[in-house]
Amino acid sequence: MSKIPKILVVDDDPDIVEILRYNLSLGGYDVKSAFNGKEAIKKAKIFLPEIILLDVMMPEMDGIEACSLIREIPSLLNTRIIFLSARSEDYTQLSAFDAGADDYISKPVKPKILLKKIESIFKRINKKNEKTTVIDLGEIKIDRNSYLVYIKNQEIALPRKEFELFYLLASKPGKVFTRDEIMGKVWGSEVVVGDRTIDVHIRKLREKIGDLYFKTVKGIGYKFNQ
Amino acid sequence: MSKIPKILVVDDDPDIVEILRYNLSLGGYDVKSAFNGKEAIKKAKIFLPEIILLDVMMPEMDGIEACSLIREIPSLLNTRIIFLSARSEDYTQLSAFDAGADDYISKPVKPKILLKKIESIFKRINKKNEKTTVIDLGEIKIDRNSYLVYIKNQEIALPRKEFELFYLLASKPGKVFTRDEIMGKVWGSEVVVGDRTIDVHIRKLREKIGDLYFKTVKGIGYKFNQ
DNA sequence: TTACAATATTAAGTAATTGTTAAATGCTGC
DNA sequence: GCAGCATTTAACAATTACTTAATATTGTAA
Repeated sequence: MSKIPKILVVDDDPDIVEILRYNLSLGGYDVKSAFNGKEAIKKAKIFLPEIILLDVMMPEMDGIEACSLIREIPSLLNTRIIFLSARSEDYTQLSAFDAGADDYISKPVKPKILLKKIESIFKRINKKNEKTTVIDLGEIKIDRNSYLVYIKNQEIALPRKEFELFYLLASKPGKVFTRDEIMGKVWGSEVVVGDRTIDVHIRKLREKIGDLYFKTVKGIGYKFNQ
Repeated sequence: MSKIPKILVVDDDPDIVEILRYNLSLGGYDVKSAFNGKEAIKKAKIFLPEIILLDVMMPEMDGIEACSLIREIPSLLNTRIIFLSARSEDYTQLSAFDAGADDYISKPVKPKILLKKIESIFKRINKKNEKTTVIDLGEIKIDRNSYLVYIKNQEIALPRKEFELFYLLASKPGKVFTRDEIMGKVWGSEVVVGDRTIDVHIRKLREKIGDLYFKTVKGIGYKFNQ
């Protein structure tokens, strides 16, 4: 869920590839590159990137054609394709969208704008997995919209980590969440924090929400009980 | 709500601009004109027209691109864009709608048809807008038409960005808007500004509107509370 | 029951985010 | 081109969140 996002950069101009690769790497992405449409398709199948940056004008197989072909590959169904074009004034855009492009950036590409666009696309991708914004357990309500928790109609504001932890546990009352699960879902797999961190957050929740709601299952993890 | 409806006409051909201007003026509209995309954007920002008639084929910046850029401008969120094209048979329509066009008229434009179309669009606008242009929260009213805010019947004028930010937050009281959301909706996805910009605007709002209305949710964003 | 590993509890340290200014920059209308 | 306002930046302060470390306590298997 929170592995390093992968991006495939495709352009016949090595300089542009290098610039893009450099900036995206700085942004923390896993970047690979290709120099023409054919190579792009080959690499994309193996690399399975979340995003492909595709130059429109390329020798041999141009971006439009490559895009159409990529769109046919089932394993790349969720891959977003962003076109790069030197000329924003031409009509490439229309055939680009016809071919299945998701977005469009005109050259020269400004690093900041590029990173912002990429970032917002990843946010959109990740957001799709979250749909429930309110957990309603009668006496207790947890509202992601307002980041507020209500206990017997009393409003309580929680800091981020506490909120996420509470939200996770309360999403399945009675289920025991292992420490690993909690770590992965609340902190993410890249973050490394000490063992006692979870305990401390549980303690805060017990303080603020109520002691008896949170049950320790020694050797395993924690669960939330109504 | 019964001011004179404003229309911006954009075409590189002065004759066409003149014909359109003449007919629309007869129809009782407040008409201004521009001769290319850049000029159009500049004038649109100031004039704040309800409708923009935009030629697809223009030198320098074409209609499609201009349309995309206009769509990023928050103050023109409710502006309808109608494309004019000499060739109804080509694929321009597709990219036009992708770029955010609302309607499409093919040249040569017949005055009667044009006026009818415009009229029907204004009817649609008036139905929708009467609800969305003014946020009324009792003590606080926010009027997008005049860019004015009323706090306990006291009138306060806000600069654009502050207004847009306030309008956004107040559109859903209690909802936390993330910094990203705010960035995207108030500044647009192509603009890159520093981290502290939002804070500074929030500060101004707290100063002018009242401290307690704006709540920080650390690590997430801001929300407006009545 | 005891031993010991897992968890609880603090307080204090560290990191991250936001607040506040003032100054710089950008824009617009004259 | 300049005056005046709007917007952004930058530097630093303040605040809050988060983590750790040290120590105490608890549950459980032998």
